[in-house]
Formats: sequence, C-alpha cells, structure tokens
Amino acid sequence: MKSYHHGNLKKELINCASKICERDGYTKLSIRSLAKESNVSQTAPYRHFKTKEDLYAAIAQTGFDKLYKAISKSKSQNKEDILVSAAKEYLQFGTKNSNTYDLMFGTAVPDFTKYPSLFKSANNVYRHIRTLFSAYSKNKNPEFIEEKCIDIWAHLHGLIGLLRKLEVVPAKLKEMPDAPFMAVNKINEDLDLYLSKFIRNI
Amino acid sequence: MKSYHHGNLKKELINCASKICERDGYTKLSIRSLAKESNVSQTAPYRHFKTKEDLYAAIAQTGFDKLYKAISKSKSQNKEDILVSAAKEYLQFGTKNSNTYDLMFGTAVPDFTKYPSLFKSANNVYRHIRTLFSAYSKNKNPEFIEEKCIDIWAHLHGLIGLLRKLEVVPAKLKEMPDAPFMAVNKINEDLDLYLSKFIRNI
DNA sequence: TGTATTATGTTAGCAGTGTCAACATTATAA
DNA sequence: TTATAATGTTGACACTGCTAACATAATACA
Repeated sequence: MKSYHHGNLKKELINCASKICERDGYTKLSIRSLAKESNVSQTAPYRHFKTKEDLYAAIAQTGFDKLYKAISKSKSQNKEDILVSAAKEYLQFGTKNSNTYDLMFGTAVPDFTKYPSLFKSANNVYRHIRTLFSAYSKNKNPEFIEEKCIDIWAHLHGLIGLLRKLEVVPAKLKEMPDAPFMAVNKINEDLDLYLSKFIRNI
Repeated sequence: MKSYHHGNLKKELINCASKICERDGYTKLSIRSLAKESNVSQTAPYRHFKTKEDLYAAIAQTGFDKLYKAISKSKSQNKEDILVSAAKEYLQFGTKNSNTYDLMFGTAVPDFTKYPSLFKSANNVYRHIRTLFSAYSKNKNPEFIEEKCIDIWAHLHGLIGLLRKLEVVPAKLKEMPDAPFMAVNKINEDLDLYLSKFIRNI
C-alpha cells in the first residue's frame, strides 16, 4: 500500500539521480525514468525541480559536497603532506566518479550563479584548496596564493579530463604506439610520487 | 529547382553542424533540425552518419584539425617562443571555441578508438606538442618528455575548463568576494606573461 | 476544531527527439 | 544496357522535457 504523498521524494530523487548519473552519465538520465524508479508519476519530479537543469544543479551540489569531504579528511602535521594527499583525493574523486565530475564541471549547469547553494558548495572546494596551499606556501602574498591555486586546480582538473580520455585505451596500446598512454599510465601507477613532485615544483 | 540528390550533403552537414555546435553547444544539435537547415528530409543524414555519435565524431575531428593548424602556425627561431605561442594558441582555441572544445574533449564521443580518423587527428595534436617541447627541452629523455608533455597538456586543458566556468561571472564579482575570479581574470589579461612563466617553470 | 491555503501528487497531451523499415530515385560498375 | 550500389523520402515507434488541469493531503490560521 502506498500513500498519495511520497513523503521524501525530493531527497530520493536526488539520491537516485546521482546514482544514475554516475553509472550512465548525466545525458542518459531522464526525468520520466527517474520518476518510475521512485514509483511516482512522470511529472511528480516537477513539483521539486522546475527544469532538468535544476535537478542537475542539485546533483552537482551533492557532488561538490562529497568532493569537499574527500579533500578535507586528510590530517597530518606536515603541511606538504596534507596538500599532497588532498590533491590525491581530488584526483581520485575525479577519476573514480568521472561521470559525476563531468556533471559538476561540464555544461550541464552552465552558470552556477543561478544556483547560489551550488555556487557556495563549489566555492568551498576552491577555498579549501587555498587554505591548504596558503598554510604550505612560504610566500603568503594573497595574489601569489591565488595564482598558484589556480595552477594547482587547473593541473588536477585537466589531468582528470585527460585521464578519462586516455585510460580507456590501454588494451589497444600496441596498435597506437605514438599515443600518450604510457606517460599517463605511469602517472596512475605512481600517483603519490607524481603528486609530491608536482606540488614541490609549484 | 532542386535535384533528388544533394551532391555534397555530408560535407554540408558537418559544416552546418559544426556551426550549430559551436553556437549552441552540442546537446542542442538535433539531426532533424540539421536536415531541415540543409533542405533535406529528416532522415537523409542517416545515409552519412549511422548514429548521432558518428556525426559528433566527424565534428570533433574537424575541431582537432583546426586546433592542429592553430598550434602549428607559429614560427620563430627561438624554441621557447614557439612553445609559448603554441600554448597560447591552444588556450585561445579552447576559450574562443569553448563549445567545440567541449565536444572534442567531453563525453559526446566517449571512445575515440571507435573512430580511427578522429583518433589520428586528436593524436596529431598531442604529437605536435611533444615535438615542440622536445625541441625546447634540454633533457631529451623520452620518458621525461612524455611526462612533461602530459603536464603541459593537462595544465592548459584544465585552465580552459576552469576559465569557462569562472569567467562567466565577473559581473557578480562583488557579491562573491571569496571566489577565485580575480586570479583568473589576471591570467587572461596577461596571457603571454603567464604562459612564458608557466613554460619556464615546467 | 474546522476551514482555507498551500504543497504535493496524477492524468492527459503537445511538440520535439533518435532511429528504423520500406520505398524512390539516381549514379555507377559490369 | 542493365544490375547494383549510393543516396534520398515517407511513415512510424518509442522516448523525451514540459505544461495545464485536476486530485489529494498536510499545514496554517480563524
């Protein structure tokens, strides 16, 4: 027996949609199938999300919150270690949840300022990186800090994008001897080494 | 008067689709509207592209070919200058054709190995970066070269992604004092300086 | 407590989509 | 010249985001 009102639909929709997006990619998500999965009519989700983009924004926000958690959990006395392990967590979040990461940083939600709470969650991630780097850096000049944080962020962000494109292929490696797979694979194998070299070189 | 056979449909479809993708983003492209724009029936495109992904692959390939041209055009005696200006061309291609860049590196075509000619065009871009860096670098160790090229590529690639997300906002800058917009804007203003510093720091 | 209002859910339907099968026309190869 | 392949059209299916109109239940207030 089911009651007319679901009671917890919004939360369930976000949870369910997050899973689908991560499993299949956000383009495969349909509001109708999502509704069906929650045993609710096709248009019930529209009581909670005016448009599909609104739903994407909600999923993206939970993604940023998870990412924030991931990069915040590493504790150590050594500021460099913290920074390196946060970078590692960031990279791993991006590669292990690549479809979600794509939703967070792709064009699904083109303008975050339309969604203040999403904007805040995303910005928290950046601010945390800045906090960690600020603690690590000898040079405390704010402009310097900002610029280097963009460098770190861009590098990690770009690496996630490239890894995704390149790591599909190892099976066909031999047929493509000129492709940049070996370098990428090496990074993956020796992630700690790569990241500590990277941070020290900033 | 129009003849039954278009004569040049495939090329026209790719051209037209490329423009639409760049203007509106690839998700807004529909095969049907594309067909209409070429004065051809809804399903005519299917004689040239079995699926929408096949069409995306063709568009992406022309994108990589254009990108290759862009980063290849800079000539100089100074190897560093060439590398820096190629990096600049790369960055500008990515930011000025951000929707196309998204199509090239996003999830529209998840696995390039399904499209050998696309794969080749994409790989040509990487190989050119490698050639330029290889000429510039004192250390000629192939493994070193590969790794540093991934670093360069990742950084530029990531920067393009971030710039896209961040540069939307300057209008609302004052409301968001903690966001990383200032650093990003500075990069944009002083691109040459930023890139030569970046290359020299590799 | 009873009732008005609001929140949340359903049904029916529109306009648009990717894709396929069956058929039509034209170019090309034997 | 004629068979075959390439290229185009028509019609249809199942699916999509979204809206309007209506149904039900929770809540706020008199």
